Amino acid sequence: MGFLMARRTGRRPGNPDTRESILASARETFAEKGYDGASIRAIATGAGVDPALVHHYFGTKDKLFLAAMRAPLDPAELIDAAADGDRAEVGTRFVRLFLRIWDGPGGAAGVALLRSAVGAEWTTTLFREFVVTQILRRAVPKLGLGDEQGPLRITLAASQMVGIAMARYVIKVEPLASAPSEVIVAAVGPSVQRYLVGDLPGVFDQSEPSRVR
Amino acid sequence: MGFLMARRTGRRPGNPDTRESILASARETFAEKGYDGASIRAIATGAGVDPALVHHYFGTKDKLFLAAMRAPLDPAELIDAAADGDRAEVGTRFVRLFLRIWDGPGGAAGVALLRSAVGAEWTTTLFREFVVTQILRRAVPKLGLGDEQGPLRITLAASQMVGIAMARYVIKVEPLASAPSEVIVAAVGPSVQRYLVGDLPGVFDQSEPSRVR
DNA sequence: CCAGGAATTCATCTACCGTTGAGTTCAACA
DNA sequence: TGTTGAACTCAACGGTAGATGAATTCCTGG
Repeated sequence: MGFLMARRTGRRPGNPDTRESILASARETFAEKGYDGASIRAIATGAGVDPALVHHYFGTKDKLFLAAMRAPLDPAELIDAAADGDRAEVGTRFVRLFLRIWDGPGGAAGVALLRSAVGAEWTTTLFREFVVTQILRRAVPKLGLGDEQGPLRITLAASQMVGIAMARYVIKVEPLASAPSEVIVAAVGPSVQRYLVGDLPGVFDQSEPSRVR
Repeated sequence: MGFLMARRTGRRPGNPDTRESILASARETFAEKGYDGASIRAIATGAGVDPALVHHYFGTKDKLFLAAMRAPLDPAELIDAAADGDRAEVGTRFVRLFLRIWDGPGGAAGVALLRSAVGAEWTTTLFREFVVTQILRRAVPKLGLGDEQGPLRITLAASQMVGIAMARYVIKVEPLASAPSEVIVAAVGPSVQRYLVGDLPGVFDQSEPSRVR
């Protein structure tokens, strides 16, 4: 029991890729099968390792799911990128960036999160917390919206994006699933624009912060 | 072996409510836990019967799920009711009827379907078929849309409604979850209106069927 | 060279799942 | 009243899930 406890001995991790390949297999399998349908055994097989190794690295299936969802879901840059620039095109810009991410390799993680978020109850509350803390609290001040109108505006826009994600990437209903992304940008952009900074007559009595149109 | 085979003998069903209480418990449990998370044992307990009785009535879990989803999901009347009337307000009218159904007791079945639709794969394809056959093929002629624009317009509107259902009834994110329905109608109605019969510049080069605006 | 500890695997435990089939109760007919 | 057949229960089977802990390999620091 040397008291130089700060120094660790023993084998340094020879294959740090193994942990990452487990995470990759987990993301893929969660996206395909959902949380319940994705078994640890299948994830381990997909990564070419023993199921017990998954537990060795991540403990429980819940923690594995959280670890798999952590990295690829940082909407901060998306919000920042969409918020910077002309306020009159923030909706279109946001939809374009959103589709670029989901059409890319990161989309699998999004599908996994969406699939699993509605499966069990604890993942649903997790997803709700994620939306509130990571999106609402970040986007409201970033877009200069008041605390009165802001949350409803953001959630309205978010509901439209969730709907697009569901229809295009999860349910895969045609012609939405294989439409060019710019078609969707042109169609949905104005709606998001109106939700975020446009007039919502009948929702708010005309107040100050938006005479964009 | 009398050849008057049309006549049945024996005990007439004494408790036809049992079957319905199983269906009710199934809808509730499916809505809470999703398809995988809802066990037949839990459904039976919720209905106060033996698990084997569920199989006696419905055969397999799949058939029970289909039976539980069948009745409350007939969008025909919703589509008909929304399509009849002034074309300039079809979007608002549709959103209003949609929310009326989901805010009512039938909403639990909708949540169950949505939760389960993304869980397993066969339920996803089932949901896709449901959307295509029950909504697309019905709504496109009913709204007088062409085969070129119609499907995309309908799926765009459907994506917005799915997003609202997810945000308001599944994820339950505030302030959308507890907002008065008329607020959502006022906010979302114009978007659906534009998707269905409005101009979509950049999506279709202006053709004939919509100078509603 | 040697000892320690991380990386990895094997066999196994416990629990719950959907499903089955035999058995029991009991109202309605002949 | 005796028979029928539906409503309903009990006990169990086979399968698979997540999780555990001991055993094995093998790099690495001393």
